[in-house]
Amino acid sequence: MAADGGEPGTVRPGGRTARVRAAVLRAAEDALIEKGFAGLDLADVARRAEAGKTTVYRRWGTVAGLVADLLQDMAERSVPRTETGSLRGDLAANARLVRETLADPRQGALFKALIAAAAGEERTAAALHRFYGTRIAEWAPVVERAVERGEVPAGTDAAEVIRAVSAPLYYRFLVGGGPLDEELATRAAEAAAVAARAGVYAPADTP
Amino acid sequence: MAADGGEPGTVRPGGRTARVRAAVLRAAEDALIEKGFAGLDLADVARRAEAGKTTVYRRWGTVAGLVADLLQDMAERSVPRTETGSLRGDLAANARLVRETLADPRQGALFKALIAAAAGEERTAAALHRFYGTRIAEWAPVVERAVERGEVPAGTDAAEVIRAVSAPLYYRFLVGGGPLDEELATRAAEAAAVAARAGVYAPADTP
DNA sequence: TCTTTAACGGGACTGTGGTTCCGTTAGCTG
DNA sequence: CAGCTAACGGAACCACAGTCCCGTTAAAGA
Repeated sequence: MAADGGEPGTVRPGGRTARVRAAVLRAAEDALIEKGFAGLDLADVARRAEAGKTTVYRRWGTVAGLVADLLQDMAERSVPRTETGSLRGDLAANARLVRETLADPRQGALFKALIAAAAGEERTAAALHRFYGTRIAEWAPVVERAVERGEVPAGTDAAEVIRAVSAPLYYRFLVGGGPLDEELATRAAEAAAVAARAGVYAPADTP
Repeated sequence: MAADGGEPGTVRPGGRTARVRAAVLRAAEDALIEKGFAGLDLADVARRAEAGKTTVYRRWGTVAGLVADLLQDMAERSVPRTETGSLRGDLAANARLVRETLADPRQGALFKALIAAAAGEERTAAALHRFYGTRIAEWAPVVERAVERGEVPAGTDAAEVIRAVSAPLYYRFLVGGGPLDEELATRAAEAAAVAARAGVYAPADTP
């Protein structure tokens, strides 16, 4: 009788509940990849996950809720980061990683669907921002190292430099169109490195 | 009996047909702004446009088709471009324009919806790419002038420089989250200018 | 101005995504 | 390991987006 406080799945999160959650998130991923965000219906997700339609609606309610949960799950899976000796090399490695992710048919389709979902729902957008926050934070240290080495000015906004590498790739991916080729990736890394060295991402730029 | 070849609206495009098209596109814009791409239904658009539901379904068929038509219509409305004396100034002006567009509640919501729509439909994506192709082409001359003035190396990819200005703004708008403030805009313009001057957007970079 | 027929639009119809009801299964606690 | 009940899941139900039918309106061309 004590108020359990909230959502289903919070009181008995183990065993079956966890299994169903994993199956549904996996199914949602597949469905998003195949049909895209617009073509997603929760009944189809339930079928793929071999779960009851009711269960999916009760636990996640809407497509937005399901996608938000999927994003949180994805954020927890960390991707290893390489480290070369120079800022340029590190940024190039990051650009290559991002390019490969977006160019991959499955991953690319998934990210497109996730971003489309976030464009329409504030809650999903927040989850997406958190996801990218963690991803960016994982790479920020390469810029901080560069600051320590004296390659770029002190006070440089590390996260912003990493974002500057991704930006042209996402721009072409979502907005401009055209192939996500390696040239674009190396160019993005170089542009970010050059700008960072010039102090564009440091606060007081005036000499 | 002669085969008219195609879509409704092509044989008698004047008068009523044109009026209905304009009203429907306007209504679609409003609906996209208010409800977003996911929440769009053609019956609602028809109601807003005071047109028959049948008409909308017959002429545009799907949400994707309607959005594609809207994008073509938008591409035809040209936006004036200012011109300062320096590349940095011109890019800053462009960045300011893009920032204001995306930060504006109505325009921003519209673009978000359009991009979300394009993420899920190849045909809509093609229309979106055409739209941005014209927008970018309108600004490319400022880079070409800079080449003539010797500010940036010959062979610099003008369109790519313009895209480099927009990229960080769109990245934050769609992916990363956070305020679309003026600092971001000026930073984007400066980074692009610095990189362009360094020859990042010119083919053979080796000295 | 008159004729032809393209295009519009009201209203009935249908398929399916989403909701509700209620019986069944299996986590958690003692 | 037994009882309590959270959480699952099948099936009937419902609302509404999208389709179809057919009469009405008004472009285009003579």
